[in-house]
Amino acid sequence: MREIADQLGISRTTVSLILKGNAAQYRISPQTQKRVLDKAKELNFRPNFFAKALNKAKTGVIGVLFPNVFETFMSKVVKGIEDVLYANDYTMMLCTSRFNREQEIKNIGQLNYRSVDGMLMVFNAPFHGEKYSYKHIERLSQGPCPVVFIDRYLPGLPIPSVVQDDEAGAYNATRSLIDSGCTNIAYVSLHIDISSIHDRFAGYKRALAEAGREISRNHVVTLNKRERVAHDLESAVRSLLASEKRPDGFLVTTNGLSFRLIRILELQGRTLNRDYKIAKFGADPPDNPSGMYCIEQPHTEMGMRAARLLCDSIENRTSPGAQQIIVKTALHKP
Amino acid sequence: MREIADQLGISRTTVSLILKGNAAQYRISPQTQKRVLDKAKELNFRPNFFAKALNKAKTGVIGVLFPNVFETFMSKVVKGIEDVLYANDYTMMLCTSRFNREQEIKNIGQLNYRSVDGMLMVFNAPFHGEKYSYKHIERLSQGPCPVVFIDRYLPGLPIPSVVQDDEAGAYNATRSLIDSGCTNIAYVSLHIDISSIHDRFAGYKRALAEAGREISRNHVVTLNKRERVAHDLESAVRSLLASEKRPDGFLVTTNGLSFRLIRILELQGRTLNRDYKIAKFGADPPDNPSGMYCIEQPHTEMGMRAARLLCDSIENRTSPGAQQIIVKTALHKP
DNA sequence: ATGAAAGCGCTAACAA
DNA sequence: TTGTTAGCGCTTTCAT
Repeated sequence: MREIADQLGISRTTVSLILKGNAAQYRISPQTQKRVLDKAKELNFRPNFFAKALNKAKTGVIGVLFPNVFETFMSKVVKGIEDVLYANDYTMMLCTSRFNREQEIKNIGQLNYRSVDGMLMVFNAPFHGEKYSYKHIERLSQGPCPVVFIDRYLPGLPIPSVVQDDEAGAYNATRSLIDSGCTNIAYVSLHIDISSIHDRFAGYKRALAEAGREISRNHVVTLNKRERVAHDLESAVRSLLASEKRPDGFLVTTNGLSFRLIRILELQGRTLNRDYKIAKFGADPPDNPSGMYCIEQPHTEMGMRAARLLCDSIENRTSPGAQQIIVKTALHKP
Repeated sequence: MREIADQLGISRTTVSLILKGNAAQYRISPQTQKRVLDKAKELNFRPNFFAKALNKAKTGVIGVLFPNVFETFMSKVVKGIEDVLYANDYTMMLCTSRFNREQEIKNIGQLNYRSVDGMLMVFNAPFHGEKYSYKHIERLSQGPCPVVFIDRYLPGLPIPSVVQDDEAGAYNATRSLIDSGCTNIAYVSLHIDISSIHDRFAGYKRALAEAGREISRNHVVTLNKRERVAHDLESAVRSLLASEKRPDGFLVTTNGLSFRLIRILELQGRTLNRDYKIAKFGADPPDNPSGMYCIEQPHTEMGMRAARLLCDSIENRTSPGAQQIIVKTALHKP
């Protein structure tokens, strides 16, 4: 910038003004403007991000923090977020906590250090029975930087969130299994202590109750340790199959789990659609085996809504409080 | 920082020195150090990233640019990258180009604007027959910021890369199909003009040639348009099945494609393992149906190697030129 | 319509 | 051992 000014024999202020598009406001002569603009192009001028960020409070960066990015869920949400963020001239800084609380804390620290203008996050949640502290998450509500939660929320914390209607989704799916003739419907889930999972279980129970079915403890499979999921699922399936009321329907709360389940049942000689039906959260229709009910969550829309909410709260400086947006799921029948 | 200095009645320099850990070097009195450190904690001092970046050339941020993050491939690479980067005190800035050249250009611009210390990327490649320019990629070699390519490279461009041994992987897999009794082996791939895909095809052909099999054009399925993959694959499969030499083995170059293929074959009444075998690039063993050969690429290792290469070239200021690291694939038999 | 000058928060050479 | 000073590149207020 100095170079431009010097070479043109004018002051740096003028150059700055023009380059920022404030020329009109200051009624700078069109010739000068053109000279500056041309020179800028000639010298291939790129404004310095840091100098700018040092003066202004804004960085134009939104931090996005997810447990990982390789579940279809996350990646579709990211797509929605990107769409909105890029359209609003924000840049995304994406980090993953790898389901690890310490890493999550570190990442939050980094994002703060980098003075992001806002944060979008799917925070980590503990498995049932783990002792766990949400202090680092709770602190966010006092922080200087607006945050929007996705997929889950912390009851009582004044931070807005975008979630799906888990209870209704699970309810509808379970009902469909019942309507299609399943008599013993099992519930298969990671036993995570988080709003979304609790709500899904509630939907499952409501559907059974409404149909006059009893809810058998033996049909509820809740997996407790991430590392042992594969193994635990296998033994759970064995006892499900050995039980008197062998399930002919499964409500599965996550996509990955449903594939594992099919695989294991296959090894036990039971074939999807012939011997049992599955309804699962998460859908990727073109690649799914036939015979699955999918509770499709509008992932991309969730990302978009969350990003919009965040952008609004940054720009209007409105504090959305604990506002919650609930997006609808859709049931895909096989 | 000023506050600390003022409240303690000492100069800002001293504070800066101490806070940066250069105290010893300047033999600052331990008491002063302690006073400063305590005060810093008391005031909850956080250094300003931008002020720092403005002075020094380094930002501590590495830009990572991928076509997307939802293929298992990408996400595992990301994991490897994160491991190394975090260990070396770098932060990762992850962007996705969504298989879109314009977006890729924008992202590169953003990363440059943000003065990242280095970049890791899986760049976009065109489908066969598309007209495409790599100018924006080629320009990177003159840029100020070191770059390492992953999974693919541009021949002749002096930029280091980390790739897998695609030719050998495809060769071994095809051989295994042959050895296990397949007589007609089809090749199924996205028809992308990129080193890795070319090499896989070469491996397929070498295995067939070596076994004295002829390579029939009818057995080569190359899909040309991303949007039409599902549709095109279906019609291709139909004609494969209608042909005289109905394939009983498939070499598939990508993970996603292999699932689509199985699905389509299933709908045509052909069952994996009973009627045909598949060997595919990409492995996620626990979720795979049985009866697949998987060419497992050491994704995570690739990410790590690439990140290390980059860190080295940043810190040692050695220019690795066009150095290429080739990591070995492993064949998983069903 | 343009310029001078102060300052964003921190670093680093030099002086004391 | 500590302080002075001059920037890093840009924005912004106030003069002119």
